[in-house]
Amino acid sequence: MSILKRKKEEESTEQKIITAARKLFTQKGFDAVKTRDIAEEAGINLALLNYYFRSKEKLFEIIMGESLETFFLGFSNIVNDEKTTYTKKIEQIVSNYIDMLLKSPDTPLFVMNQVRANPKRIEAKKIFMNSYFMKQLQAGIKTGEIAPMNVVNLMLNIVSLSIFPFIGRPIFQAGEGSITDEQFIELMMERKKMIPKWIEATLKVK
Amino acid sequence: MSILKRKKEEESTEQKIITAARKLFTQKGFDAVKTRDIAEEAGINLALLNYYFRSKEKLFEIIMGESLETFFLGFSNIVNDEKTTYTKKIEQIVSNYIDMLLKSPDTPLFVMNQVRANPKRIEAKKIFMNSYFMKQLQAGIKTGEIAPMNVVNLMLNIVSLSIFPFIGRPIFQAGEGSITDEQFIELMMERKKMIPKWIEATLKVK
DNA sequence: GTCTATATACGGATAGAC
DNA sequence: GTCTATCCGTATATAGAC
Repeated sequence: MSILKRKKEEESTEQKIITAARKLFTQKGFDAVKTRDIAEEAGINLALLNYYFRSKEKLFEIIMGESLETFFLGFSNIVNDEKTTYTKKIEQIVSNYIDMLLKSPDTPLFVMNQVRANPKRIEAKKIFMNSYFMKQLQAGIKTGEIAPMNVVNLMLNIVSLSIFPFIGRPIFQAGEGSITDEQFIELMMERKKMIPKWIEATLKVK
Repeated sequence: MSILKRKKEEESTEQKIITAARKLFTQKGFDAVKTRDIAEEAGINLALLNYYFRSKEKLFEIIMGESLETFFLGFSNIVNDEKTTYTKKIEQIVSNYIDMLLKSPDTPLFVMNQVRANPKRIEAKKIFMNSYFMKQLQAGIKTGEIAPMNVVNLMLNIVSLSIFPFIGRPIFQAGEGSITDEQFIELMMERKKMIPKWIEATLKVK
């Protein structure tokens, strides 16, 4: 049996624990998850969890770090690219978030909860306010191409339209006669196309 | 001393516990809150909590019920009023949510977490799909006054723009050079005026 | 109704055999 | 590296005095 084959079939114990922890922590948050649950989900023994990662907290920090990265890294790269127009950047931000969230739908609620519980240095606003994107928008307002508006509100609009549906998803999908997972994905694909157009329209509103 | 005066000065013990529980549960969620914290916050003894509300869970259910009501009740009333135009309804939904959230900013995150952890019969989608508002929108699409679009996406846009800023607030306000509470409120007041206009603009997008 | 003291269970972490 | 058994602090809940 080749080494590659083994790697695919037999995830390392360490990796199995990480995978289980990611699933449970992002779904339920730190306090609601028991280390015993993680061990069971990973198919290993509780003692092994402490053998690999000294404590529940250490393990949590690893998962949190991953999530913050997925949540902010792509954004930061897009928004500082000096070669793209602001219109293109809007498309990229929306597309980036929707693609990411279709893969990791629990990330935003997880991150929001954690940031509120433990307000660390996130500096999302700083990243945005100092970005090249920001300069392009202000230039657009100066030339009159964009109606005068608070750029923070513009940014809020872009992320709200992209992210909120994933946060509210449990509500739309609760109860009978709700949309299926396939319908939800379809809806999000339509949003990926439409949000940039909707945002464009708001740029003309006085 | 009049009865009214007494009521104002001396909140009943039961009420003190509810108030403390509301504050802590909405801020941190069920698992992160200890009954001892609630007792301390309420300025009473731990045993009293169990004397009035048999258990932590019973107490939580009361708070959760309150929150669900504030979150959905106003919405349901607005959306089924047969005397207002759809334009007016959009204004009212936005205004209603922003006013409510300025008073209870922790509600959405609390409700979203809870619904995901324990998907009960919320039927938000049903309320919307069967509403008079819905009929008005479809009529508008038929006459061409509104560009053809998925009405679920329209609804998502209205609530996303109104609610998300409150969910993401910890992120914008984390770190240095962030906006103050006053600036945040000002921003939301501007959104209250502008969101209906922005939504109007999206209704013309093909 | 309100308190102090306590029963009981649970969850995180470790000891020690294999 | 992986397991079983167990320790120990903490959290919910109750008993019983006042």
